[in-house]
Amino acid sequence: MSRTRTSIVDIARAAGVSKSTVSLVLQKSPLVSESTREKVNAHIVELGYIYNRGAASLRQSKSKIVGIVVNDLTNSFFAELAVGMDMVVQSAGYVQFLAHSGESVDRQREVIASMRENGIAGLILSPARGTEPNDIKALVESGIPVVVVVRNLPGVKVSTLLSDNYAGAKAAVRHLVGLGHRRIAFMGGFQDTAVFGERLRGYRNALADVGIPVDERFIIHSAPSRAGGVIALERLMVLTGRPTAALCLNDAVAFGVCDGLRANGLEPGKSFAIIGFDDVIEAKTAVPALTTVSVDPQGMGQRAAQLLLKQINSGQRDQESIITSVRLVVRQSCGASVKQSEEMA
Amino acid sequence: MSRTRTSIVDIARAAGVSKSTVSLVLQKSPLVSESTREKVNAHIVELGYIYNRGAASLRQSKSKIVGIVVNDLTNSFFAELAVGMDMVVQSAGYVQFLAHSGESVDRQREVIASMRENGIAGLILSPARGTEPNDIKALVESGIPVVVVVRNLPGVKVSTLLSDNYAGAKAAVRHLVGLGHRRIAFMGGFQDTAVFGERLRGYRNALADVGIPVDERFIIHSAPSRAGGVIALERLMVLTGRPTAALCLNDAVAFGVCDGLRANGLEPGKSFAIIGFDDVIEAKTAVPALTTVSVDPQGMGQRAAQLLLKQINSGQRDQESIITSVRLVVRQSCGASVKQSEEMA
DNA sequence: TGACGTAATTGGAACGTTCCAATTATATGG
DNA sequence: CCATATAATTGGAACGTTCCAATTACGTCA
Repeated sequence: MSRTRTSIVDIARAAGVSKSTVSLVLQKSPLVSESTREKVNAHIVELGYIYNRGAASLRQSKSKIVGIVVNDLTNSFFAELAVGMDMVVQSAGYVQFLAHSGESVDRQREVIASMRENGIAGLILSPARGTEPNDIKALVESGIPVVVVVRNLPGVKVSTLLSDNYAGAKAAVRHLVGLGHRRIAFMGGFQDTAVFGERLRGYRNALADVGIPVDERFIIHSAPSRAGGVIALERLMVLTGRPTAALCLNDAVAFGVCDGLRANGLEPGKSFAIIGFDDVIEAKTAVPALTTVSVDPQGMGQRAAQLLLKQINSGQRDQESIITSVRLVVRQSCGASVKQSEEMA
Repeated sequence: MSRTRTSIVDIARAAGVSKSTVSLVLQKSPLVSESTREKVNAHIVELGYIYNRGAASLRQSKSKIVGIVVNDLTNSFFAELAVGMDMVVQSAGYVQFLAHSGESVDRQREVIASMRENGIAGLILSPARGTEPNDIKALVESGIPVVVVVRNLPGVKVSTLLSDNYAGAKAAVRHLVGLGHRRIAFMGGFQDTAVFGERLRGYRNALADVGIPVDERFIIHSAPSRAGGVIALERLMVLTGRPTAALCLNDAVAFGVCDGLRANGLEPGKSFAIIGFDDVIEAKTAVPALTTVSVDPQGMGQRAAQLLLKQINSGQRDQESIITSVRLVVRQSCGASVKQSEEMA
């Protein structure tokens, strides 16, 4: 059990001052004289006092805790996103409840409820597939700032931070067209996520722009994972008039497609051009290095956290929607001539 | 801002009972009559009351929060570890502060201090490289249960959960020897982590057992990442009497080595045998599928969390050291004849 | 020395719970 | 109808802070 931890009054007693004074030195108030400040601090270290932030939060009814819930931590895109948030949250003197919903809306509901009971000052949510506005309505109505990232959540008045999926996909397809491809597939993902919709729209419009009709058979659904990519490629292989290139929903799918190509004796980047989306760390070192639309998940995480903290500190609840721009990073998997230069910057 | 959130006394007033009674129904006490329970619950939902766990923690001086700090969330091994912990922690009605130390002991110290102020009931630590016993001594001395995972931390009396690195490495090398290899490298990692030491020891002893002398040039250090694997392979390529096989520190390095081999025109699994360590998700779907020592990170995370919760609930602080067993999963990257069977179980 | 202004310190209430001891309501037996 | 046991309910103190109003200490000026 251990005896009760030493509190502010213990050190007040030891230093011969009042608890109010101790509280003042803890919050570095200029009101307290230099001499007593030193005396108090000495006793603080001597008694091994540790601040009870919970008690403070209770009194001030505001906490230094933010909640982060992420749909899939095992996907390195989201892991990096979380790391980016972690960096700014910690540096701002906050701690984070970080939970993994595993794409389950039920679990997501549970953890949000739990975080609420624990008094979070704000929430960053990368929503699970199938999340409904209702799932966070109570939260936002109670005045707690919420930032939705990566996946859009239409119908709820809340700040969002999304990447420019449409423009990214469009640029990628345009690049493939420029390399001479005409039969281009779109691989991976399911209908029900906003990300999928936006990237697919970019794909369609890019083709439309250059007058290539979309062959619906070339849009191949699969789980948005490496394993899903393998499966998607199997389905692609049996098509007549098989595509010569593909834009993949994300890098994980792209890697899976590469795996699948090799298993079929094809060489990614030579016999088949591939472009991914996200630019996860492995994209650069993989063989062939993956041409991909760079989203900079870590940077996105940072910006999301900054946005949330800004809202927490300012008390303003008006929604803000940020679309972060993306850029195509040409490496080897698309079969373009290898330029090292653009990686230098 | 919003008006102060509704508290237990608000609903007490509304229901015409005392706050004590409300508290009793919240904790599902059998003391309160069925009729009042219903009445109170009705007002709870009506007023949209949400429990203030912070206040409760203050009163009872015990919390439902555990701390988890992980050295590198962007490594999928650790991400999966975290997900495993998340599962059991959430299910037990706890929430977790989950922080990423990024292998920085300073940051690690900071977050542990911060978690302590926030009143965690226990801590699971996957230590950053260079962590010293002192970094957690204060914590354990204050009576808070700590479980150290994955990397050993000698010199501190604390529960640990490690995988059997020695046996795993030994089995892997034995397998390579059985396939006829005699010049076997050990690739990736730095001296200063316990994991490295244990796996290397397994490697050495396996070779010793069959009478193959260790060629120190074949032990190639590098960052324990995919990029590190690429670099390690470059160093290996220039050796005279070049090895024909390698055990890699972990799967990330192994993938990097595969990348490097391809870049050098060699085919992993045919011209060079590779075995990894950890069995991250991608190991199964990669091409060639990675032969690796399966550690089951998610399972480890679960067990670590269970161990911690057991200690929290029982109040016993005696240390417990668990070594989880590992098994060699033979796939294609080692060049053995492909057996599908062992994947079935 | 007394009055006054500023600097430093302090007591006590409050935050939202839990828990104990005490009280009140209800049932049971004679 | 009283005594008594049991079931329900309750008031108030406590947890460790913050914050306000109030107090005390100290120098300065007339």
